[in-house]
Amino acid sequence: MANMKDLAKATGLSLATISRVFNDSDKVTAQTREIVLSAAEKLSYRPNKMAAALRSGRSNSIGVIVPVIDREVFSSAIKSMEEVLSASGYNIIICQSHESYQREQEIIENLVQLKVAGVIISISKETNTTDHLAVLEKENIPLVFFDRSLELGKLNSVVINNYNGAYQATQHLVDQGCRQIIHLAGKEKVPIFRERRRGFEDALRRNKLALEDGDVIAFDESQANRVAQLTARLAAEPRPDGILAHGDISALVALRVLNEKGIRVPAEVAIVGFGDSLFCTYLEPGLSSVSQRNEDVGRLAASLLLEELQPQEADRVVAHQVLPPVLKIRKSSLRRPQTTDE
Amino acid sequence: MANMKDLAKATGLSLATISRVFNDSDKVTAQTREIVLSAAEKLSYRPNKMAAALRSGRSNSIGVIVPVIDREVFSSAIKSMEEVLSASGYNIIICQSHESYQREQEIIENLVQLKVAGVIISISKETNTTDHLAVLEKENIPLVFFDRSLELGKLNSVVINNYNGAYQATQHLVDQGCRQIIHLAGKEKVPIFRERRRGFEDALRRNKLALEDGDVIAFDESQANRVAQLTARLAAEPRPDGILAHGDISALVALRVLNEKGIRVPAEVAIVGFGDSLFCTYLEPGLSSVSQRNEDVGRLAASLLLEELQPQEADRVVAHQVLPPVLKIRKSSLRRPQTTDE
DNA sequence: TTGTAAGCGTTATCAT
DNA sequence: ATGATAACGCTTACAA
Repeated sequence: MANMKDLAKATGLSLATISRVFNDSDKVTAQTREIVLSAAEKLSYRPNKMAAALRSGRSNSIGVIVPVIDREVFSSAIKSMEEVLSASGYNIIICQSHESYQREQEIIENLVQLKVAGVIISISKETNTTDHLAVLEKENIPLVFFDRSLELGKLNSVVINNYNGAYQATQHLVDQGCRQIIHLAGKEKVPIFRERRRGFEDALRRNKLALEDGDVIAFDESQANRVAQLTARLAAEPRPDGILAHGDISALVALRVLNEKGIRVPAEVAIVGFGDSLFCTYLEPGLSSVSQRNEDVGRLAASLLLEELQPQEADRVVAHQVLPPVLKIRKSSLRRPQTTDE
Repeated sequence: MANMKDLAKATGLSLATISRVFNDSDKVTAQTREIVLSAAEKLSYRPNKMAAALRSGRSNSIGVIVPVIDREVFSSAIKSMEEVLSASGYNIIICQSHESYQREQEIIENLVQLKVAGVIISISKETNTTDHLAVLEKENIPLVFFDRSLELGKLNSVVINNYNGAYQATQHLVDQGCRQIIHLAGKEKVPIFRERRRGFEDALRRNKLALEDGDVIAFDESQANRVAQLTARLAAEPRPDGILAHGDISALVALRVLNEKGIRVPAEVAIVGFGDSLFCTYLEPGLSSVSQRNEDVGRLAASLLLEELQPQEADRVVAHQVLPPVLKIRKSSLRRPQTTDE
């Protein structure tokens, strides 16, 4: 395949001029430009970006690390990242950590060797240190966290306010007349699930509502156990009239249980999920849910990285973006006329 | 950052030897190996894969092109591709065509310039020619289609048998006692949706069941229109007792309509979706669905590409894999005791 | 505006 | 088993 040398030979011009045509195209006569371009056409020349990257020291690849790609929160965020980054000439390399710290470490090592221009990461559930990320700083590769982050000041990140999301949803249930609200919690180990639980509990407290043992149903790896716990709590007094689930699937499971028991939604029990999954709107009743704004988060994370990639004129301030989630109200939690809605 | 030259200087060995340690490690003494490795450790040396790729002419990147990443069919397939390919030392570059032929063309041009080792693609709905793919062949970059393919013999591809999937599902409905089955069709323009419709119609024919006008509800961009059509058909004689949807979301919409009309599922109307989305299992009743085996497809496509990447000993035969889908039977279509299940 | 030439960090071909 | 050296295709001072 033709290269710049071939073009130089074919046009009688020098290598440098050829290069300039494809880069600083202003420093070249319109005429010679034409000559070079037509020769390029004829020889079906294509620039070799690998060579360019090696020589110039900057590649146009950006590494994106997620636990796994086939979850809506990640694939939606990646979708908008790809849109933003490809518009700026970058391409993204996708890697899955499978929730393993060690794998995450290997991936980062690999991305460094590939000389990526930057990295965007949602850390694994196992990850609670930045040791494996140090190499990025040493190599001057900018880094942005999204979705899940670490509680450290000097990191760029884009996350949603999980506390606030759960708080909003709980307040909404209270506003709808619920007085006995229970929470289907997520894994205690995962910070964002702890935040959601805190938001739930604080909202109850602020509304002077009681929170008894058993009102927070702890996460249990066994689905059967969770269903049993929920079933038991639904039968106990005081009867729950509202449910905040830590995720939409969790809410779906609850809906199934309610359906089986013949408990009407939202009349007897109102329910709100978390994540605003695609299917929420297609259910009957439609499932109210807290939107994590996945696409917004992805777009913002990508934009933040693009800024870091700019030749730094001044010393940049670390951005710690915390987006407020948006509660999407649907039938599953709607008992009274409501003005707010999507 | 340290490079091989630095290691050479530090150890007193030659560049060539250093390189050998990291590649043909057998042609080197265990002793010198040790020396080099410890020096590498001390200087925190990391091979520059870009340079290696440039020199050797082969990169370890593989381009994956999908219409959009945030749909389960694509994200699940990509998930397993990433697993297979990263295990063989490849990394994947994700690109979204947004269902545009032109964008697809630009992406391919870009991937060629990046010197990817291979490409895996699910073509856009607009794409009905391989013109834009010709360059890959010219550059000797192997290509594998998945999910959606073109009807050409000389292409590697992994797809599921959509005809068979719809046929199976329809037969299942018949076996469950349904005699008036209707089909919620997908866009006429999309080949896989036409196939599903064909499978549906053939199954009815083979079972000597009538197919009247209005039994296939055509796809309509407007959701409201589709709901109206379905509602009308549900009210008309002869009353439908079975529904095959072209997709799970479509089935979910139908479930909602049935629910609103107070029509019991599966007692009065049995229903089967297509895609086996994550949420199918959490619904009440659980939604029966034809699994597209996304992960299998992804895994196979990746394996096929890996084979193409092998130094071709003999002339390879083009593989045109067509996987039979798997019907996942759940409550939504179960009226009789059944032996088969997951 | 154009040309000359060095060099990015490897791999690969010769020798030794 | 190890070393010297050219080459991959491009960018970029510097010179003209």
